[in-house]
Amino acid sequence: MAEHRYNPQEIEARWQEVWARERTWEVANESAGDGRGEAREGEEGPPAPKSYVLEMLPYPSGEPHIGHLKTYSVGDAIAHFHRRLGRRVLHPMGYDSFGLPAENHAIRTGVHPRVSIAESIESFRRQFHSWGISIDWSREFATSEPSYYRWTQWIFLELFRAGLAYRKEAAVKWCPKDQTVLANEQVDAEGRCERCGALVEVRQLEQWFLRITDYAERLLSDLDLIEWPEHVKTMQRNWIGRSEGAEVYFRCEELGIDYPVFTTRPDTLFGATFFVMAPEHPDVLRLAQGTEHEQEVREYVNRALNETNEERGNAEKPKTGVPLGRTVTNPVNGEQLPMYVADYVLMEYGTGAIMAVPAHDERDYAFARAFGLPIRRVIAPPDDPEVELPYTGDGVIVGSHPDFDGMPNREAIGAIVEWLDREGKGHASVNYRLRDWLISRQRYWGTPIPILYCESCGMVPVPVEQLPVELPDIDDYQPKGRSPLAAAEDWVMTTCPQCGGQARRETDTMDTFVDSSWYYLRYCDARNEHAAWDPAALREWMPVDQYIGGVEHAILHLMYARFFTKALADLGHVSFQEPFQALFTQGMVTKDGAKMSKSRGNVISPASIVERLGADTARSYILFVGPPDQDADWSDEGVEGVHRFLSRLWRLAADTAERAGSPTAEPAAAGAGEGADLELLRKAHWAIDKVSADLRRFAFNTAIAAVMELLNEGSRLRDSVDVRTLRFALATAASLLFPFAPHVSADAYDLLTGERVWEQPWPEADETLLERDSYELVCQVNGKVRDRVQASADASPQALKDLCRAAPNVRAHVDGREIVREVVVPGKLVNLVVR
RNA sequence: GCGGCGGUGGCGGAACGGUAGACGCGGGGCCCUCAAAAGGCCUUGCCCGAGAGGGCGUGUGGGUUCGACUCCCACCCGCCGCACCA
Repeated sequence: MAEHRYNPQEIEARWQEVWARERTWEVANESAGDGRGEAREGEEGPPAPKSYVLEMLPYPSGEPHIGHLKTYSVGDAIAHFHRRLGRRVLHPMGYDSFGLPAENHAIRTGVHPRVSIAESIESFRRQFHSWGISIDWSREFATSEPSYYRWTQWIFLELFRAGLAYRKEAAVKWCPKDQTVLANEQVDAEGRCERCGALVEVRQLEQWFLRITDYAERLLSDLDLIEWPEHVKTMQRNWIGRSEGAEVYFRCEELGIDYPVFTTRPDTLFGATFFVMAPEHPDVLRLAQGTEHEQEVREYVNRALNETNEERGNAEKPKTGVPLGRTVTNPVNGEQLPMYVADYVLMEYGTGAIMAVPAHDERDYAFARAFGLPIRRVIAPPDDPEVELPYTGDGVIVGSHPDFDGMPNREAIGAIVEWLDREGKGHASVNYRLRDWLISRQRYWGTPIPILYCESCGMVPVPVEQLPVELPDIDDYQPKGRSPLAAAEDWVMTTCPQCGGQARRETDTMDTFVDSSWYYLRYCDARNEHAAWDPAALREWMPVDQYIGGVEHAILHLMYARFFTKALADLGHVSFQEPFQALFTQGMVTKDGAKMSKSRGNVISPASIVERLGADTARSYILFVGPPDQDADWSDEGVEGVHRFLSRLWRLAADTAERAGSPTAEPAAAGAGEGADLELLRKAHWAIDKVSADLRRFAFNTAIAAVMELLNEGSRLRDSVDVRTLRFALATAASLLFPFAPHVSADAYDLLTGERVWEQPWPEADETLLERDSYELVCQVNGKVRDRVQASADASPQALKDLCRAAPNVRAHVDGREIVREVVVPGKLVNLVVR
């Protein structure tokens, strides 16, 4: 027998060439009329169902890392599985190519981002090919191409027209290092820039926002419609931060102004003893004006505004504040409450002003103690009226008003809100933590915002027929606190489409999250030059059936994309409410328990693994190492183990093909009805059943383990079975392994059967072979396993009891004692309960 | 503090309420070889025992059950998200 050696490099190059030449993974739109439905069985039946399998698009920076390998290994396994289940699968690829990293790289090296991005994209593309990922390359695009961002701009204008994109001055998060404004979501818990780690400052600037808050309620409630991991839904719910309560008006009589506050505890209104405003509140200085506290307030506000979020956000820090020298009226009892400014009140939540109830709020309590303010108990548990303050739990209303005293506080909330409403002093209200999305960036490498400022007409949207507003080439990307585009005078100066007069272009660009909020729509109709998409193409493919990506996008990208979809649905451009029907979030790949990073020197490059052991090994290992939704630690020994497995599979397949003579897809040897042949046949059908079930639940690790078991069994029985049975078992193993290790599987399958495995339907397990006619019956005494005996599958419960009682080691343990109960689980065990 | 997810051999991890530890790594022994690499075979939770077998074992303590890694209650530890959110 010839010496067969597994040569992944040769095998992988050969099959990749076939797939590229034949454009195997391309799917045409049915709306385009080419009708490559590829419905397999039953030509007259309904067309094959579609499946849109999508991995989050990569940011092309340098080379793909091991996390990319994991994402696309998962996605490709699903795509292949769906195809072989007979679905038409859309599995595209693109690049999220605008953004800060490319621009910062340009600043460092002087290489234009367009050039460095093109290099990175080429590297990504080459590696994705070398991994053998089944991509429809005909739909590829990069978000920095004018043919793409033209439509990003179009969507912006649609949002602008609908009032969902607007400009306002706001206290915004400013990164002093990157010299740009950031979205709230891009500032981490310590108040640092997500990208560069610099401490973020607050500045008052005119900025562009998208009105995502209009969608807070729908973004929250529609989470119930989608099959996403619970923890991702939870994160989104937390981020939206819905709370129910009331808005209540506190009037400052001296100035004649009503100040609304939001409270979740209207039941504690009678316990309010002071009133606090955020330092950013626009009225703070005005209120203090002319009072003895004016100077002190001014200083306090300045200090507070210059504090970092890190310093200010610390709940442990002692409460500080300054009196404003004014009072407001408590609407429920007419009391005058002293006003304060204090930094524990946040402008961005609620109304920027609060009623303070020190008896029942920990922060208000701390403030009241620090400033010697009265503390009035208005809620008490019935059994413990002297409960220690602050008390934030439930109880009954006390010392408030005869109408409410004695009422359980939960009930009182409704009654008090009703009363406020009647009196015109407040109303029920829902508040969200979610803020509008700040999308303007004072940077070069992004989608230009298609807006003009005309001296006479004011703010004017660029007419759609003039899109794209192309990003001009410039030499100096250095941020200077304004967009580098502002220096490109030729570009900035233009004419107003309304009056023909002079106009200046908006020089800010869009956050890259805007680009990635709709790319999944563009894939459906990627070459359309007349529209962002043909609605028929979206009807054909959307929503994405399976979305795959890192959990780090649980809030930002996934929330923005959902918002875009809903806004576009309201504008009549799409006909669905949610873009991603099912979501899978894969875990991180670590090395020695730590995140891979250049500084740690523990980076495993996918390219080096692919070069040394092959793409099939790299892909299979990353899926075999553990459940894909959990973090996995890379092990050099582990990857060798998977390589050994693929190698053994291929070698045995090659030997067997040679031994069996002409390749054929004939199911199995005619004489496979008994003995070792039957055993191996059964194992093959067991594996079909197991891998199919495991693929449906993303349990790739156990699916691969099942194929290993099948190979082990084939290997063990290789000389005891008919070669045709062995051929069938190995072809089955290759077929089942194809979604994970496509090249070696295609090759082995071809050697054994002469057929193309990807053109074969997914195998179906023969139910009759999943059942055995005899099995090992577990015999327990008092729940402990004492013996095992062979039992026939059709044995009656009584027969099983008899078998168990007769088992030698069972008899030793029963030993004359009384059997009080016999539990029979047919197919599994018998448990004798003895006394 | 609130919410989510976890805790199983030396390691990664398997286990519809029914044989705990599949599969792989690592370890030990052997075969092939002049030797090595590669490959193959056997073995491998811990303790007692020559063996048959027995005892103990899924973070801790209780509970439900003929039977619990799995379900319930209380707690401990770890990771992730949010957090002065009114």
